[in-house]
Amino acid sequence: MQSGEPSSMYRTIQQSLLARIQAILLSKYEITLTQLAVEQPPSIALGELALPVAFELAKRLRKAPRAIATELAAELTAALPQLPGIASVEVAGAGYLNIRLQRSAAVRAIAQDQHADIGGPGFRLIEHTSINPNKAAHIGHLRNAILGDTFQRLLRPDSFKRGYEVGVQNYIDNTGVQVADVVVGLVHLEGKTLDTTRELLNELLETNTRIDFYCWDLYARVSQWYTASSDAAELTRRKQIRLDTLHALEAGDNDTATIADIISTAVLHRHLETMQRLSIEYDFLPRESEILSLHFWDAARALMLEKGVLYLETSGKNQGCYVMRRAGTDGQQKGTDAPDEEAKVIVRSNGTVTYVGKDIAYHLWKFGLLPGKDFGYEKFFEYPTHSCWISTAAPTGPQPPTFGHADAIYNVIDSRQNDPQNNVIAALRGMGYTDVADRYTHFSYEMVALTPRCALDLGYPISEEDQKRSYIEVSGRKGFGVKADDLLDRLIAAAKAEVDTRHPEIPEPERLTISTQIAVGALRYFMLRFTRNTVIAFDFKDALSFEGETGPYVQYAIVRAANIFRKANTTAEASLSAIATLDLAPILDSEEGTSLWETWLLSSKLTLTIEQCIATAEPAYLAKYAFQLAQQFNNFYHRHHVLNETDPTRKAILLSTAAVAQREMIRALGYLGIEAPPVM
RNA sequence: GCGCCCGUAGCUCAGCUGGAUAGAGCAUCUGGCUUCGAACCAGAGGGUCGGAGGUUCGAAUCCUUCCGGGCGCACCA
Repeated sequence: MQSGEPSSMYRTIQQSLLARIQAILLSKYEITLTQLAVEQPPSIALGELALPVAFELAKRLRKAPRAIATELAAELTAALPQLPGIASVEVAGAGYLNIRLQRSAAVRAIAQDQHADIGGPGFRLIEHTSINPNKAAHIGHLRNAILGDTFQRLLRPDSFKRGYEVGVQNYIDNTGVQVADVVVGLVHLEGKTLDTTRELLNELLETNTRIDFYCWDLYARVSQWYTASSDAAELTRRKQIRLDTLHALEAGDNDTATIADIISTAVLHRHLETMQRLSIEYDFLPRESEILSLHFWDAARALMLEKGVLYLETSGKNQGCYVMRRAGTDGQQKGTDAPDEEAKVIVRSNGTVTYVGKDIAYHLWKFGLLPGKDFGYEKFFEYPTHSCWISTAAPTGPQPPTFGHADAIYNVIDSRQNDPQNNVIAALRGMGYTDVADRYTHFSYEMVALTPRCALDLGYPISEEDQKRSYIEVSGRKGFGVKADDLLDRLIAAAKAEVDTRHPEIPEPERLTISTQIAVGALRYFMLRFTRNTVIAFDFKDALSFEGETGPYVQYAIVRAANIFRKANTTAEASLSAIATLDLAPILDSEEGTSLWETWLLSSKLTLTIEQCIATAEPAYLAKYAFQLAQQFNNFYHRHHVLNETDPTRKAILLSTAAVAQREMIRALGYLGIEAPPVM
């Protein structure tokens, strides 16, 4: 491990072991197994690796598993000199082969931070957040953004791993019905013109009122207004206003569109600020207005027609539309002329494009497959370390960034959009871009809903029927939900109350910083602890908790470790290098050493966990890992009093154990987007 | 009707490509701060893994079916 690729000791050992077993199987039984399962024994006392291979062979060899395991164990034991890192092999249970590692050698390697690398070639484009810029971000949007941002951190190059080249974009639908609705509210409910809308923005700015909060209420009012009349003619008139407004936005170059633009841009600014509170940043904001004005669809349509994916329907219910075969259907039956009634309409009979059509064009651009089309780019928002760009219709100046050349994409979009997403993928596949379709990941997740109790606490009227449900879907249209900024404010206030009583000696600004770190830690962890396809039934009691399986639990463990180094007048780094020349075996191989070794072993599994998260697009595994490591550390903390230890070798080992756990907890939290406060 | 997802302890959730006595957190009860800070730790109680078949040496995990719940199936975005 001194030369060449840095590699994980765990994985290296595993590979040489499996190769050896394959050789034994071949020479002894003339058997080749394509896959060898490797597990972990239920307790570390039984070893670090468990092989159920004897069970697999039992039937083929017509022998008891335990007998086979015994033979294999004998062969492996004889080969031990050629198996570096492995201390012993033994048979356990009904026929498991349990492997013990050489603890001191492994600990030394881990202390030196030898670990597997993660990364590879290719540009990966992640899209997340994508909130309609017509209202405040709510907890559902938070789940999306936190999932996407965490995944982006797992992929991106950093000091720990080579990583992948990554771009993060946030798609802005600034010309859709939702934005049109708030424009209707401003113009038809509030009587605003372009000029008085500008005045309103200034007024909100001066009174420190969040524009997205203002729109939240207005949007709910408009949505009601559309249906709140007993006069049928009036309702029709209101629907027509809505349609006309939408068309004005799509056409552009008119006062209505300008109102929409300044409002949606102001709300977008607010969204970026809200997300920045949670350490979430973007590289690029592609907007639908540019997809329209730069005519991405025209190029996409030509391509789709050429590839035969898009065709004019000449009969049936979709007559006069350009349609596409829907994902998961066979299309029209062979030998019949019957039209495919299941087909997805891409171009309406009036010549306008549907949402899926625009999305296909957009995704062809993402993969660099839309000939002659690209956005213009200009800087929109500045982060401490980089700029966030936004799309423009005008050509870009010198040195424009390029985003539309992805080798793989991840779309963080909730599971309700499964069908549309599959249609886009089907279009790509139908056009012959099968390799591209395979690298299109719909990073699907379930929604965040409210528990009935939470909804009642917030003062929403809840029907008897809804109160019996386990959760109630949030609705921007009804103004029903928990705003992201409100939740964060409440979390910070709760954390601040704790920090204030625990650390009155710390200056106020610093206390606020720490409280914010704790609040963000609690919130991000809360959104990440559930696996993606679990509906989160949101409740303030759970979300505001700082105890148990939470972000602050992990942060607290890190603070405890830091206190040890401070009082011992040393550092984590020094503690880790201090054990290099010590004889660790007597302590590590003892019974007492087992619990220490367990901490080291778990600490060494960060890369394994990250790889698993990337492969399955599931950040929840890392959240679980961080918690388990913190639990392990807290257990260690109580069993071993580091500062009181009088034996110097033993003390050095204890210090380094705290150090390795702290190192990996900080890293794990970092990937979750959670900072480690100095004290708390 | 079709498609996707879910059903595991009182509650909220894990359980990786099938594997050793099914695990956490919260809640409840019992202990533990003159010791590196108790936002912590130790212990206890609590589960026919929705039901029924099947595959397998072995199933919470794979297959079939049924029951119960959620979300999608527009010339809306």
